[in-house]
Amino acid sequence: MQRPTIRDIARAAGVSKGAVSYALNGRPGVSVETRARILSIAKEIGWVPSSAARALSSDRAEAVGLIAVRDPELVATEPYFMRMVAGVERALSARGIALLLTVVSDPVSELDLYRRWWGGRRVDGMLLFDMRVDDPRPAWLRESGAPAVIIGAQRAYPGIPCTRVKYQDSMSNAVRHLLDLGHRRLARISGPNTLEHVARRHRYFTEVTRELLGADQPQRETDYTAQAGVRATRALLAGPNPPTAIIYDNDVMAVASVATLTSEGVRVPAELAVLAWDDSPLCQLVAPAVTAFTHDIMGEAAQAAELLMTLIEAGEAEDRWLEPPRLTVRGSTAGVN
Amino acid sequence: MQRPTIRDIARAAGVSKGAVSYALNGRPGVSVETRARILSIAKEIGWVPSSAARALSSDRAEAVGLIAVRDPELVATEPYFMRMVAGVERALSARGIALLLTVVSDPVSELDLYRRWWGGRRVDGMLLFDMRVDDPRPAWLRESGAPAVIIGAQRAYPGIPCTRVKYQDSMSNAVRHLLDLGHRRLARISGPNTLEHVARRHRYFTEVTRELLGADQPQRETDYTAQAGVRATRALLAGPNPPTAIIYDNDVMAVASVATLTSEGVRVPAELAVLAWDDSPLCQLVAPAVTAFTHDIMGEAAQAAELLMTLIEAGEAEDRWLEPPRLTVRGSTAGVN
DNA sequence: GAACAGGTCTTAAGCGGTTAAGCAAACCCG
DNA sequence: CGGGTTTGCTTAACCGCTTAAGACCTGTTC
Repeated sequence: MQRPTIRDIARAAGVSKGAVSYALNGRPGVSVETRARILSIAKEIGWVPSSAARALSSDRAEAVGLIAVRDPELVATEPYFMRMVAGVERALSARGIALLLTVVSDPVSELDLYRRWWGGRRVDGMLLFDMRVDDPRPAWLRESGAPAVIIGAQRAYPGIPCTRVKYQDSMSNAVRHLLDLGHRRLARISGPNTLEHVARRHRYFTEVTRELLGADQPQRETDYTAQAGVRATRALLAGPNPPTAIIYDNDVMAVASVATLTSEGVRVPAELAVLAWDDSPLCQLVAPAVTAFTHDIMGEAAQAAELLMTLIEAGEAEDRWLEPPRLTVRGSTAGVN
Repeated sequence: MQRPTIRDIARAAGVSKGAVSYALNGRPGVSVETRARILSIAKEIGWVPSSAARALSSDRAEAVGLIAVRDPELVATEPYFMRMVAGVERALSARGIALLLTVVSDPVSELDLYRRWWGGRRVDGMLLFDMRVDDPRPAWLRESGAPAVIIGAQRAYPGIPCTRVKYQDSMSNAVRHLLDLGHRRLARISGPNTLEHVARRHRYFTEVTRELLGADQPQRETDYTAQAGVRATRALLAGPNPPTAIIYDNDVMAVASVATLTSEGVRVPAELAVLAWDDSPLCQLVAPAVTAFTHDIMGEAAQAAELLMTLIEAGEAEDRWLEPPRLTVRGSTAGVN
């Protein structure tokens, strides 16, 4: 039989559709024997609930959405995104919730997609990440009433639960680590400052270096790609007062720079120390391996997904604080003797 | 108004639900003026079709499924998968089709998930990749009647359209390239031989090297991870008659090996030439950059997605042949003089 | 023995669309 | 001008499931 329905089960068991529904959903209203009979018939004929019908009658899509606004090529290279997805998956699949995932190139189609997904009842809620400065999404979410959770938020968003991280101490640790190694001219190569977390790190870097070094250290903005990272590195090294240590905003730029520079004869870390914000296996792919901020991306994403499910079910959820990233020291910032 | 329905539109326009449906779907049966009025009202109140209701009444989910059976950590590092997803996305989003994506760890839950997605009418069809030797999926697909397309198939699967690639010539080119450079002791480090394409490459490598070198060259099987690749490399180099050139089955293992070996003083390509099967930005992250087989993964995945949509709409589709991967020569196999 | 309570099942409406069938008015034509 | 066709709409059933309300039976209670 092709795609059996509860109607088929009802007929086979000699009961009504309603009774079948009660039995299959573990609700009271049917006797133990009838329930057992219905369940065994359902299993036998390979019945699977129609998600469309369920969604329609119970107004639950049993799915959540995740949209990435990034260049597909970057998404492919940067391990961060896929690990996040894997973490989300882990939490969702445990409860049989599906994930709608899309990579779009611009924020306009992003919001449009959220609108279609939510309006079309395709999802019960959304996971957001990479919050931007003046992000239009929180306002839309509040207006539409769509449940959403922000992954790794830098600040509170009223009405939108978040998993929150604070980068202040991490940045301070990174700078101190480099100062301890004797570096006095630092620099930072960042992602787009339109991203909230990038903007925050910019501020923290400024504050910490001012406090500890008494002078502003250069920061260069990029689009997070390997090429841009290498270009920015070259520019910094070619300028006056070249830095002896650079903090990169992601693993891709740091690794690419190490690979390029070492092949050109620049000695890392002797001539240039390198530190990356996101840790991943990439960091250990080059020699010397790159010192990086490690955090459990999968675990954090899974937490956010759980928060979202709580929000959807209970109607409310509390912000959850995450451990700040910890510095994993490797060869790229080894002691210079 | 929260999530308006066609009923709201009908009321506002003073017509029946049916008329609204005809108007919104561009079907005949309503006058030009009425249609315009309905459309403008729909736009004004921000109506979005309920995918659940559509799915239920028209038996179309407007979504397709893609399942990866891989260790999440590997999925995160290997660019291949994300590029494939991005390509699929590109084709699907152009037609407003959603993608259900999941990463599972074992083949059993994979098949189970296909069953739930298809039985639950969550998807209109599925995209398969990484076909295994004795894969249970084709049989299930034929039995269930679920439309599916295989991405990058090595052989024909009766009843299941594929995008097909032939690796024979590519393998031959790779080996000839290495022979031209003077190498006489080759080796191959592969992914799991349970994968159909890995098994094929194994055979081709055997055939080609037998023909051109007159002797079997060693092949080591791994799980595709960086660590396993490095381990296999070490084992080969430590053995008797160590190879002077190694063909790796993916970019991750090749890049990791180059990085590790060069940091240990092994000169690439002078002492060991390295060639990777999948090309990606990773290959250019290390020095020397890794020679690799380039193919347009995104484009091919997009083609497969289009094939699937044709299959779903027309009920049939023809296999499509892909360009075989082309060798992009880089530093890791530069001329040894 | 009538009133009541519980347990078990049926009935039927409803979720938001699609679509076949029906129908009234306007149009066409010899 | 009466018949048939076309146009433009309505009606109502249906997709597969959920669920409130009701029906029926058995057993308990006073």
